[in-house]
Amino acid sequence: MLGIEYKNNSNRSTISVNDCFEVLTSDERITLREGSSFLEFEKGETIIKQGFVANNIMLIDRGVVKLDVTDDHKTTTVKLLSDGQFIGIICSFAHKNLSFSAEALENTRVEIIEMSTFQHLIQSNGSFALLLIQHMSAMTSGLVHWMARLNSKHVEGALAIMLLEFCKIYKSYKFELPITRVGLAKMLGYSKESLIKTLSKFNKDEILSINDKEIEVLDLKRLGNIAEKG
Amino acid sequence: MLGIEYKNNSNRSTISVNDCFEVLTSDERITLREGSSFLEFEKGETIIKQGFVANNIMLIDRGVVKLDVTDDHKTTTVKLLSDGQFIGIICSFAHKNLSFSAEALENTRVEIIEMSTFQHLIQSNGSFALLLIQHMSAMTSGLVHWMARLNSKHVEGALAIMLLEFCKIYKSYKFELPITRVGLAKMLGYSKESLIKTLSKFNKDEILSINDKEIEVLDLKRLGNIAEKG
DNA sequence: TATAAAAGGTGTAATTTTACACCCTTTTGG
DNA sequence: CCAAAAGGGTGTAAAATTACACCTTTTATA
Repeated sequence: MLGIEYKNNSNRSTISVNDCFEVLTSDERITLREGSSFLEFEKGETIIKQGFVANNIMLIDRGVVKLDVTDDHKTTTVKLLSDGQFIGIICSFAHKNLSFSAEALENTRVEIIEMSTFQHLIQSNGSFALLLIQHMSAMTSGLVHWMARLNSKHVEGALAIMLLEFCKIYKSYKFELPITRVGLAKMLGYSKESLIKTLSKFNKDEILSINDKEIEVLDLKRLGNIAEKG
Repeated sequence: MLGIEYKNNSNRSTISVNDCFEVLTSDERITLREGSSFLEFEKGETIIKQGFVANNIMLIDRGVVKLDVTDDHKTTTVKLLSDGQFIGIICSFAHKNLSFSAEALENTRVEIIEMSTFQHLIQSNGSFALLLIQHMSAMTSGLVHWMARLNSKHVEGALAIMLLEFCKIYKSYKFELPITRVGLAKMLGYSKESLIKTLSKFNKDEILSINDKEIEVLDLKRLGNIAEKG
């Protein structure tokens, strides 16, 4: 794994989605399989839009997804999600209508599970329910810390955090930016000019090596420092 | 109720903590009562600190609580909580150690429920588990929208949102600020100078009437407008 | 009660960020 | 294939916010 440290959201003993499914009986697994299907989304495609009826639980089989919320006509990116993560499960149970939007940043395969199937499993399998609650709890905790951390930074810090997140998602210090600079600026809540200038600065300072969308982290230590203190 | 509209986080059909407890059998209610106790906290007192062992679930019986998270040595206020709300239940199940801090903004009575008792109820009562998940889901959704909304505003907008939240908590357009201006500035993530100047501006513009900590909202319409657009 | 510490407050300089005005290049659609 | 739109980029002015310097009042506490 990469040498990036995640200080506050200690991942030791965090319950994964697979941990939850492992306690299901073979009958329950069959029910789950029968109540679910797969859907492919292309890079850039909208997976769900805030306001739609919440009929399903969605699980990322493979891909990268951007989770957004819109309030007062402004859209905020809340988190990036990847393989093995629920798309906004945290909020899916809350209302009849979804309170978030999701967009594929890479070609993404999503497992769609009927809400009623899922709810039935929660009611009938206590261990599954408890593990799911622990998983949701960990995800919410991570989400809140992520948002708090990102929002307490200036452009440089926020960009550094996001770049390190991309490294984590792509499991490499070299990756292709899955969005435009304008999109990245919007994700971070800064103007495109600020974002572009900061990216150029990182390039000039030899923290990054940038070729169009191709980004390589050259100085992890300095980038990590900016993420923490900037 | 107050005439404040909450656009995006529609509260219709949100499951409350009491809704969850209502499905417990009389035996389970006895277990719950035996596994819980009450504690009083004075205004300004720390209820829990990030990093402590998560042994309990805490429920606000009466009072006002400020929920904080600390990342990279910076503390962010995440939400204000009031009567009938869990103190960070969302995160309590996640790790062995708590990932948030809580401070009483008013004299507060907290019901402390043993984690093991709670977990046992989740495992044995499926309806309770499902309702709890729906409750947590709604709380998380609210939290995320609250944070996104607050963070996408300038001082004026953020202050307006917080003042309206106080109106909601105290169920009145006239209330006493439960914290100092320095504390309010920290809560909103702005400097004390910015906060004080904005508060003075609202007073001068006759949106508020301010006497020390005593605040009255004079022009709800304008304040609501600033909360939305500022 | 004396004294320090904390809170409340104001004006001004410095910093951060956005907005604007451009310009060039690439992509997209009729 | 051409025009328009979108993306990428830069310099400079304008706006938002902080930081600093300073002052007064209130609150703790030795």
